[in-house]
Amino acid sequence: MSLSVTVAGAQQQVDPGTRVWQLFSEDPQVIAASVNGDLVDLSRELADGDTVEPVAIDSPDGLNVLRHSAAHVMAQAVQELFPDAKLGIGPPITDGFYYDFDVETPFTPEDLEKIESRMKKIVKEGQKFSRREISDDDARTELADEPYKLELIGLKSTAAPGDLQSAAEGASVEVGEGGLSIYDNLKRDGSLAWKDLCRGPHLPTTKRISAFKLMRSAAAYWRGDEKNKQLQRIYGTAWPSKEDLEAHLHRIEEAQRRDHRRLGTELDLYSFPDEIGSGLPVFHPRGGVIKREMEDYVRRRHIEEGFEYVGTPHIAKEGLFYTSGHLPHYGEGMFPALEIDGGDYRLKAMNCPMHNLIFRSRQRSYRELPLRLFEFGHVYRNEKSGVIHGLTRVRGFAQDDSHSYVTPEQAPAEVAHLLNFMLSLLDDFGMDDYYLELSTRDASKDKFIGSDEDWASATKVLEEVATATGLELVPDPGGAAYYGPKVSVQARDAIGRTWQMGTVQYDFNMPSTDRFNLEYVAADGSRQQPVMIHSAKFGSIERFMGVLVEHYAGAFPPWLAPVQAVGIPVAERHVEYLEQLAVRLRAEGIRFEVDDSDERMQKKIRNAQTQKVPFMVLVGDKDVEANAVSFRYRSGDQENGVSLDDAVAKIVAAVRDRVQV
RNA sequence: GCCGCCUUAGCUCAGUCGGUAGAGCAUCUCACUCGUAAUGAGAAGGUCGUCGGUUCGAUUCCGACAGGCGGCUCCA
Repeated sequence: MSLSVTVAGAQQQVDPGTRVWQLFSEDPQVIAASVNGDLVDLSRELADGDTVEPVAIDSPDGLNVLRHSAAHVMAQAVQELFPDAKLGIGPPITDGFYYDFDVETPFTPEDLEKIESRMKKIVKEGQKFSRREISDDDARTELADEPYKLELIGLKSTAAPGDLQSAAEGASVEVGEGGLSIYDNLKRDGSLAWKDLCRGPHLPTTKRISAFKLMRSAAAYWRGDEKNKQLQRIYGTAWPSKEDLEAHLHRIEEAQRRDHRRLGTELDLYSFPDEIGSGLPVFHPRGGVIKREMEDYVRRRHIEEGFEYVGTPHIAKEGLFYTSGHLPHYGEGMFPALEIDGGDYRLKAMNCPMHNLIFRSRQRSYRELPLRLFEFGHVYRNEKSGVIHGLTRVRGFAQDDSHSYVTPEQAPAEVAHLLNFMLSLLDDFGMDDYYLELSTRDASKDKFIGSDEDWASATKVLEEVATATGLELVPDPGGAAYYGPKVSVQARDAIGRTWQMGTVQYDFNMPSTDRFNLEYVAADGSRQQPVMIHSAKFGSIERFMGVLVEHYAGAFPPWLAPVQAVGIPVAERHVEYLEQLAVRLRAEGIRFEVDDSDERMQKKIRNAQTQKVPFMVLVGDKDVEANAVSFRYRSGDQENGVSLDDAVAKIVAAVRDRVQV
């Protein structure tokens, strides 16, 4: 009697009692398998009719298994060195893993070194990961000393299917929706080294964790809730080979070179003076050029797209923000009141209340709709001190903010218009590494205002339009603004963190009678309430610039580059010739500088290179003689003997066409 | 805001087991005038983040605060 199984698509007969590893014993890359769609250990016994696919260590699933196994080894090392440490959760994450521990004193960098050494020892021992199923009650007995594991077991028995993921980020790797299982780490002699509640699967042995490194420790709230105790989290990275690990560490170093905070100093773009305050950047002349180019371009495009440019102040009487709902619902994000003439004023955190007052300044007709107001609105938000980050998270910033007032019927088309407009702007700036996120209400929380029906219909409009773009759309439950759902663009920075950029938000609340009571006169003479759609295309100028700097690693396309071309004379006698070229280029609006400093030509090239100037225009005797110039590009490529007319035309065209060079 | 780490010249960093500090680059001066990533010489530049405490003496040890970095929570 044999079993019939399908292995990697092919039918196969095996003896009863055959285990998965026997199918793949030829291939050392296989460290787990998918059986009937479930990830399992290689030690799993096959059943008749199983469909088995191998999982290689360098596949996405395989990497997760490797990293999760590394997390186990780390936890074992920690508990061996710190016997009082209680286990939290330890899932795989992008590029690595973490494990949370409840310990009396936080880990020091020296502790991490010790833990890493102990891990190496465990790896070397070749401990076996051994799975066993266990009842809830037995698990409670075995894990009586692990309060956090007990809590997860309790959650699992009460949680509805699917809730576990949201109950605690990463908790699903510990307890699944089926029965519980424990993984024992067994030494060569079969004795128990360590054990953990876990769904698995795991590597066959710890030996396979050949390339890992502990990166840092940090505190993290238990189950991601600020009200809970903070546990100590240790982050690590793990890879199939030493080469992969090296490559990863190298990538991190490369990314750090692109950090916009570092480039901001190196390229003299902006700074964050302590004297002004945390999260309040100043733009230097070169950063100012980029900011102005961004603003000019976006302002022009908004006007082309039917927006009207308006202006509003930075502060307002507090009452305005009670009307809008910001103080009751967003009060923590606003700066404290300023007392003026006995009344309280606030720095605005949003522009919409003021745009609403422009809308309401006179009676509006349906013929005016969609009415689109736009400005660079400077807002101030009292961000918690620990979250400030370069230009990407600041306390004062400009939004390229618009509010479209439309009839409910016009809303879907307007949302589509805004979203497509936003995507076209991203394209103009060369941004391509992003996805969309749909932030919706969490009905169980009271921070959201408005009726269920309104939320449902608004969410539906956004979802349909976002889906139609064909871009990846990630759900973000509970992430909506208090007044309505939003679609946002999420872009990645140099080190992989995502930042919310542009947004489109559907708002049926602010126009309502108990808020701003906005209305327009409809065709039949009746008064109707408009829907307003909030949208910021960049999101904030500051954040967008930060991400842009990292995207280009400071090597901007010519139209954005602070200095578009630099003239480098071979000797001092060539300066005059370059000054003449400067007159022509500046007449064309080109930002051209002649380097007439006392340095040698080689040094000037180096300087222009480190400043990432797109065009280096070199002139020596040969060029003067030929009425020409020589180009050098950031790539190191050169183009010699280009006539003056061609040189001017080339630079002007690159700027005009917004191409990268 | 929470946890840990950090703060020395404009930038990047040495250093002082408690006796008030140094390098490279940048800046300034002089010489050099040179063909595709650093010419040479010299000068100047720091109450060692701020305020307290311990001490004969603190940049060094302790505390508070400010700022930064990495996470967590929160957000454009």
